Amino acid sequence: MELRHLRYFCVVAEELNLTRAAAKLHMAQPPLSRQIKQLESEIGAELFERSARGLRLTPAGQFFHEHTLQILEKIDTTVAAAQRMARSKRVMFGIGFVPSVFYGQLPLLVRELRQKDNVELVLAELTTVQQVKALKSGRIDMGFGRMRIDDPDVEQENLFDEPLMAALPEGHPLADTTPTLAQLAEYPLVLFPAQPRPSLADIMLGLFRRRGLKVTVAQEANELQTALGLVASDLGITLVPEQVKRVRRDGIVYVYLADPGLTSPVICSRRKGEAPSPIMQEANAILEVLVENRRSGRYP
Amino acid sequence: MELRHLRYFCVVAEELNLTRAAAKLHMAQPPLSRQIKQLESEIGAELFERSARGLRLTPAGQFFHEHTLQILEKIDTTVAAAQRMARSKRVMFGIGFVPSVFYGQLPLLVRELRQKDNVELVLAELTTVQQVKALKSGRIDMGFGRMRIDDPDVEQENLFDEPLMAALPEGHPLADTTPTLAQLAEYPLVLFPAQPRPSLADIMLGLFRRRGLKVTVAQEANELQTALGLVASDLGITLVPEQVKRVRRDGIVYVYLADPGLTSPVICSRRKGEAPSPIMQEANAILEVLVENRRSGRYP
DNA sequence: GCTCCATGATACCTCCAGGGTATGGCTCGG
DNA sequence: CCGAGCCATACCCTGGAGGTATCATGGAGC
Repeated sequence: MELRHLRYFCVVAEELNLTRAAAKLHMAQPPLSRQIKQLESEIGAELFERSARGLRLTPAGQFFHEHTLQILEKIDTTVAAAQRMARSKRVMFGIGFVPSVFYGQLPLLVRELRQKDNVELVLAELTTVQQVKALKSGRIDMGFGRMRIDDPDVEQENLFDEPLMAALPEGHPLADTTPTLAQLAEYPLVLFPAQPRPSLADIMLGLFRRRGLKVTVAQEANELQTALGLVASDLGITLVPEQVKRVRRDGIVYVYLADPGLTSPVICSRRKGEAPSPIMQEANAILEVLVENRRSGRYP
Repeated sequence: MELRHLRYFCVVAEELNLTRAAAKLHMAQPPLSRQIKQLESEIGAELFERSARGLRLTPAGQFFHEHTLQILEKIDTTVAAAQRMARSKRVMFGIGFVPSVFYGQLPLLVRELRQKDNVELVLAELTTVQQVKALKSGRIDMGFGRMRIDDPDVEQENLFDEPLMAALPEGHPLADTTPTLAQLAEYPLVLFPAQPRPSLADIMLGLFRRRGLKVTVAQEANELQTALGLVASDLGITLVPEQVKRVRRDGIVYVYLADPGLTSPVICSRRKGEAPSPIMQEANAILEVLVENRRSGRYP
């Protein structure tokens, strides 16, 4: 498959007429017809329903059209941004993050950095393990995760420890209490993220295990939203970092835990032994303020 | 430019060595070299710095690499999803929305619909005007906006009226009050979205004008986040729909207005005279519950 | 029910561009 | 100073993208 196919497909999907589409593309109708067929056979799905009176998009074709537009759009903006960067000596700054830190201060850091007009920000959702690799390859310059990983080329800084909270379905017996882990262990658990491991899920399991508590895992989920959905549906309870409580969802209540020291750290990773670039220095300065605010409780 | 270029570029950017990259791509080195040069000349930017000892990514190249990965990834997932749809007779349901409704119940609707396994959801941020066009072309099936637009093929339903609030910088004289529009008119205004018009900005201006109040527009912004940033920086104040107060930002306070009837509607658009598909029926049912919840105040 | 026309599909040809081979030129390490 | 690696250039070859001519089909109009 080539971009040609996508470009042709978009025009045909708009015109729903091969002859007209071909004219618009400044080419003859037969080769266009062939390219479309080729696209369909490569994808392995019918995108159009043919009739003697023109074409109609199948549901798959409709879907493909929508996303093809987005893809072509993204290519255009990417090329344009790369050109800008080459001309203006702007520089890229890549940030990797695990989803669970994106409910806290990270958006503030991103927002601040975006304001700088000499930096092109790139965000990538990556697991902590992937972050290490991405740091080394230069794909990102800073990573935010929740796990410590030993690597000689990467240094990790513990920004702060965030309390864990329990997410319970509304009306749960423990909903208005400050339960202990032991109390929570009585109820089935929704574990997340189940994929890819190791992850916060293992930290959660470790907390129970270290206290000699046996838990029953009712359900696994890959995304926070799914996990919360399962909790709201009363399939189980789960533990989440405090920042997640910003995600208000009908049918969910968050409660603090009685056990002291039940925390999940937020860890910033950088390449070791590298002189900080100007942008890195700016990022560090912003980060310092955010962490300070957080410690002094200015952000809930 | 063709996908081939992007695929090659990605491998080269990872290997940083044309010979090895060529081997990985099962091709000879010279044609690869040529394709990369061709890509660079088409983009009009150097992506690599050549040396006798291999290649290095320029900042633009780094940026391009990151986004190229995303593009290729998106193409893969799009193709896979289209295949799934063709096999399983899933159906597409497209939703268009203006940014300001995305802070309210819309995410709940999206979340519910995503759970259905016979529907492939497509979201598109579109202005109300674009939504009408997208509805007609079948790109989306339902649109959420804040403006009434007369079109014979589209029917609009007023879901509810949402109070407007003022967003003020922290410490503003009116911060702890319930001000009137007349009081607010004394201060410079941050207008948004400035592009594309017509938009909420015109509704805001209309509210002042209809009361015979003259406002000074200190600054225009295109995005909510920018607007709030400007407000936080004390460049002016602005009006926002109530749902926006979910966006907590340091340095911003939201206050209700004293004037009654200062509201911004949330309007749902659909194609007129079309028998609702099963998915549309499900969406309508969910919507009804959400609107009911909203009216009875169960969602803040 | 027949014809006509619009539209997509098929057959076959042409030619350009993508890929191959051979080789040159540069830089760094020993 | 020489050899090893690496990328660039020159030149050739072939597959496939695009063109032309034509066929097949089914709905509109009489």
